[in-house]
Amino acid sequence: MSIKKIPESTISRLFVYLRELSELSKLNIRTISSSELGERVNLNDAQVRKDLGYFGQFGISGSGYDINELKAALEKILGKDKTWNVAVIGAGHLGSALITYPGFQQHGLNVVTAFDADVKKIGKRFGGITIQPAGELPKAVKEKKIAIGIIAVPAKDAQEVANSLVKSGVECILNFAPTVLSVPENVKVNNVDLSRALETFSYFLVNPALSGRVNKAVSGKK
Amino acid sequence: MSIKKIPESTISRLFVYLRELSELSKLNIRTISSSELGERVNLNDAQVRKDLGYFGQFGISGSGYDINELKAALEKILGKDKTWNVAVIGAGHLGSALITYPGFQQHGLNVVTAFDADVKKIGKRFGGITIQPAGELPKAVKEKKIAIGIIAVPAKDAQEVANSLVKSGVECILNFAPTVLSVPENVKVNNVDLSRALETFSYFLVNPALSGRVNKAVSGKK
DNA sequence: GTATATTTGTGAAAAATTGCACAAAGTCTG
DNA sequence: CAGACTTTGTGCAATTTTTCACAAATATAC
Ligand SMILES: NC(=O)c1ccc[n+]([C@@H]2O[C@H](COP(=O)([O-])OP(=O)(O)OC[C@H]3O[C@@H](n4cnc5c(N)ncnc54)[C@H](O)[C@@H]3O)[C@@H](O)[C@H]2O)c1
Ligand SMILES: NC(=O)c1ccc[n+]([C@@H]2O[C@H](COP(=O)([O-])OP(=O)(O)OC[C@H]3O[C@@H](n4cnc5c(N)ncnc54)[C@H](O)[C@@H]3O)[C@@H](O)[C@H]2O)c1
Repeated sequence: MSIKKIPESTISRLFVYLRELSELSKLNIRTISSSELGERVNLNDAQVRKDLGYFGQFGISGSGYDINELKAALEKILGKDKTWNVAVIGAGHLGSALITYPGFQQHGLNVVTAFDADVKKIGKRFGGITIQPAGELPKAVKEKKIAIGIIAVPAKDAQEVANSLVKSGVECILNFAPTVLSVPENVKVNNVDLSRALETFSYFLVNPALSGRVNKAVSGKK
Repeated sequence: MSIKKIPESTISRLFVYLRELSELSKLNIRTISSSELGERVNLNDAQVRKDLGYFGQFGISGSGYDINELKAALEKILGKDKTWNVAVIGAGHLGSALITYPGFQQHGLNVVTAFDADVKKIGKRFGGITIQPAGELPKAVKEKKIAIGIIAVPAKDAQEVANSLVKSGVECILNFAPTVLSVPENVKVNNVDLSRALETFSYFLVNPALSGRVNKAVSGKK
């Protein structure tokens, strides 16, 4: 392992490899080559090897990677041997889906509290989690050792929530609100911009670079 | 406008600029410079100018960009003057949040149908949309001119749903299932990988490159 | 055991993206 | 209206990311 800078996109792909390796492991397959793995996740074989190469040597020339070994190595690298506590702020449509999603727990991410500003929501329960008043956040972050905050409030309230999280000491924020948050540089923000992910299609539909007949725009709007 | 290839990241940023311009327009601000706009969205000023430069010249030396003019130009470029019909497949926790989200409509993306394989879900209504049986999808895509499909089913069922969408002629798929989909190359898939977005934090928490006190891992798991 | 096949790990090349820096264009001040 | 600022648009440089390509290592066939 060197001091070279590791691209964030590499980290992101390691999770994809890991997921694939878990599937393969369940199927009792023992080894896989970088090209087979790459094919399964739509990536170049060299990309797979280079990504792994940032962290060491895991393969065997001529036969590839031992799936269980590589899986274990990636779990270690990615911190899967630890668990982290997560808070959801905003228990609306999206927030409540996130609170009850069992998949996060399987990955060592435990949603342990949720907050809302609306008195009608406070006290409600979603899958074992009771919604608390937003004002309780700073105290809860400390008491429950929250490492990650998920912002699922309307855009206009998102910065305020981010400030509160930062002030309480949370350094990882997953933001679902369609707005750009300002945070100190020690804080890591991941934006999940659903509208943008969907809107992007409208550009591709209007500029059909390649491809054939697509359903046409329904109207000229406005 | 040249024949130069436009980075997909540019398209993505244009939506961010547009969102910011809409806010500014509401505040009755008239003009903005690339550096001010860049600052608001955490980007370099040259980046802003270069992104816009792919599509033409919109600014005035010495004073910047007319907000309403640039907004209108971006809306045109991004296809915001059109509307598109969207189908949601999988009306579970996430799917139902997406079906009822009013923000998509504001961007010209109308969720007009939703499907589920579970008989208990069929016939249920979410904000004006009645859940239909999954088998109806091909017919509905044609009849309702669906241009975009949103996959919100469990990972194991996602490929099958993708196949069905593709076969019915849908060329844009937003995929929420944590799996890599195989589709023909004329089909555009955007993956929203929430688990990955959240899991990424665990790597950063384990490898605190910079920064100070973070809440520690809660346990050593497993 | 030798020859042939695979497949890794990694420099080096290629491609893509971002940032610099500056001429040209436009604004503002007095 | 002259001179001082401001800000755009863009070639070019720097950086980052991806891909190629090949020596070295291991496996397989006979
Ligand atoms: N639901 C979707 O499918 C969807 C899609 C794209 C983007 N989003 C974005 O995700 C965010 C949440 O969406 P949603 O549909 O769940 O909205 P929602 O209106 O259903 O829920 C938002 C919740 O946040 C709470 N809230 C408001 N201010 C708060 C504060 N300061 N502290 C704590 N709680 C507060 C509200 O009381 C409400 O319960 C929004 O920013 C939205 O734009 C949602
Ligand atoms: N809910 C979350 O917060 C969350 C977070 C991360 C990822 N995801 C992913 O998003 C997807 C949906 O999650 P969810 O929580 O809404 O799941 P869910 O179980 O609540 O809903 C899934 C729905 O899909 C339906 N379905 C199954 N097979 C189908 C088919 N072939 N055709 C049509 N419908 C079908 C099921 O009947 C169910 O109603 C999953 O892949 C999940 O891993 C969800």
